[in-house]
Amino acid sequence: MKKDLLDIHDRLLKHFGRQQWWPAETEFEVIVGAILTQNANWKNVEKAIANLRENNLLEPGGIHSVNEERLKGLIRPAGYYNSKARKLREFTNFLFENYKDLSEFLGLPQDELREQLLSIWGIGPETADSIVLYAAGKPSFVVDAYTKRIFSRMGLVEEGIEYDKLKYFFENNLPEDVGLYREFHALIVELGKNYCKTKPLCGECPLVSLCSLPGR
DNA sequence: ACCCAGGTGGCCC
DNA sequence: GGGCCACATGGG
Repeated sequence: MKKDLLDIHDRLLKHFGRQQWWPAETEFEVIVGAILTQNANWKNVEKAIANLRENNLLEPGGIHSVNEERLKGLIRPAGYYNSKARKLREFTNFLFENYKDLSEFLGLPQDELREQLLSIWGIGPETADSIVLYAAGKPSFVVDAYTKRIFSRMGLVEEGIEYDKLKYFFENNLPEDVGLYREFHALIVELGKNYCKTKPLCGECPLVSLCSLPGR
């Protein structure tokens, strides 16, 4: 199985090339992006992040002190702006109530960091793992809707598998490597966007020969 | 006019 | 524990 997952990773890498995720300049920008991209198109998130950058708000203190209505207006293109404004604020509130700064927080041991993140309102397992992997640089595999769809369609895991189970399926069958986890997740998203959609485009998919989609 | 996008929390049974 | 639902914008 270890070989199977690495083989899948290698095929995707060959087909799509290096993705170099996460697309952000700072750790805090990763966190903001991870929250804003919840069930949203990344293009829209980029607009919201550009708005925050132009207003010098891409730092914890900025989000913490900016007027709420102004924040909502700036992140509006990312959708769900009412709840996402609250989520951003819940994060910075938590940060400043419990830690000196972002580096101290991200420096926590991996399991403790993940647990702390999950205790914050608005941060679920995928957002937490994205932050642990791409902001803190610790080996926590990120699972998203594409991952679930692709690997259940391939017949490697049961349909409707729980988040943590799928996460540990990857972590137990891959070498523990931050670079590998980062690239693999990004490649899975790329595959999902291009081929493994609700209506699959199997003919062109780089994984067709491995897939057990019904009718194939 | 639909359908979808790098989820999460709330509420019900 | 599982099954719905609201949340909202912009692009195909």
